[in-house]
Amino acid sequence: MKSRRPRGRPPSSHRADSRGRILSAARELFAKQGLRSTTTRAIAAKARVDAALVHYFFGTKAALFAEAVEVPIPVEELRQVLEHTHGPRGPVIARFFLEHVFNTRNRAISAILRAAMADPASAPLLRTLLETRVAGALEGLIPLPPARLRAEIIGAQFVGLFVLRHVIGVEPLASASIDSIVALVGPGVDAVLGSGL
Amino acid sequence: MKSRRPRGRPPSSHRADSRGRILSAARELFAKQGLRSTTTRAIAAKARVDAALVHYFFGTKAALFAEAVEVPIPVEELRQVLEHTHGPRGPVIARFFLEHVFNTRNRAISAILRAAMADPASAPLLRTLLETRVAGALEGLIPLPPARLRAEIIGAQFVGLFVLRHVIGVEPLASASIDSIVALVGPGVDAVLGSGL
DNA sequence: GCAGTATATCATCAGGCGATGAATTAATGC
DNA sequence: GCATTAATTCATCGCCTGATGATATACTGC
Repeated sequence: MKSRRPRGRPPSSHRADSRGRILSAARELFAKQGLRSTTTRAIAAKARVDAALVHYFFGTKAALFAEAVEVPIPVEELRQVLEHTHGPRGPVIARFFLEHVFNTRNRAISAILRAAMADPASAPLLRTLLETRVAGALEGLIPLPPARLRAEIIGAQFVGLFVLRHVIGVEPLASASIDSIVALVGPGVDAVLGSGL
Repeated sequence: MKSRRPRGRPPSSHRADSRGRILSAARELFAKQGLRSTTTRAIAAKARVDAALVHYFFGTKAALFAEAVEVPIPVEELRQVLEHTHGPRGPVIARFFLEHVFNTRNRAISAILRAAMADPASAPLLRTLLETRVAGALEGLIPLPPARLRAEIIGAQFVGLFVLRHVIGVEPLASASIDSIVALVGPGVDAVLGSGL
């Protein structure tokens, strides 16, 4: 059952892209189980690759993790959408974060979150992400002081929603549609924003 | 430097309470690092006890964890306080959860949260806690449907605040006073509650 | 066509892990 | 006072972990 491949470099007709497959497998496992609980051997197995190859390409497990978690946050889109928004901005902000940042498919967020929880050493990664990208993007939209605190409280709302929905799977929240969540949390966001509208 | 203690059972004049010290050390380390990253040897070292004693008292690491995390949520207090409340309930609810449930000293919450994030097997523990205790307590206070969903969104807000404040340490949120957070998040809670007041 | 480099498997190492069993000493019951 | 039980240290086991070095094969440049 072990269908071993021959020893040396395989002929290029195979087009293995082992590096990419390792990275992809690492993203998925880091997102599911966090940094500590994910072994390099498990990553290699999922990528159908020899365990030594992981270290050959990435050196250490920590370096692989660092490369696996890249969080793209399209803050420019949010700014543009909000320019054309009349009326309450809470629902628009909520929909943006639920759809584009804290969604199920965002494995990097999940991986960073899990790693930061289990391993204090990787907490700064998430802290920086939240402070500079998430709260930074929101802060500019808030006229009423304390803007930064308001931004972080709203960010906390989305982090909490992500944890309950995609990490823990609290029902019925996990199965609820984005529309229904936006409808309920939108006014809450507006209230924390504090502005008249 | 290793000041070894003699081999057998120590005279009772010492009153060591090793079992209690192990449990206390386990709570602290589980809360700081989660289940997987905390070793039984580290627990034993913190409790200044031989490593084998951990298994002597608790059998397995999992059993020790189960006994270490007991989350008391005084939901009755909340109900009583709210009976004497006139005006917006959001700030009252916010203060209650920030002070009595999701506070720094609540090591059990931290431990369960960290474990649930890093180890999918222990997620049900947190899910049950949130579904039955937190959301259950809030649901009864919400007249407007969907009550359960509103309750869980509010619960997510507090979980998120706990994560950002006490796990990741996002500033200035982590250093902010409970009063200032209550003032900002209270109206948001009211908005998600949905009632007129 | 040969030297050098890139990609791959395999064997293995040292360290840490949870857990167990034996030995030892103190307290307790009868 | 003797047998049993409780509490403790010590030595160790088997397993898994991240990581390394040796080896083998294929591509690339000159």
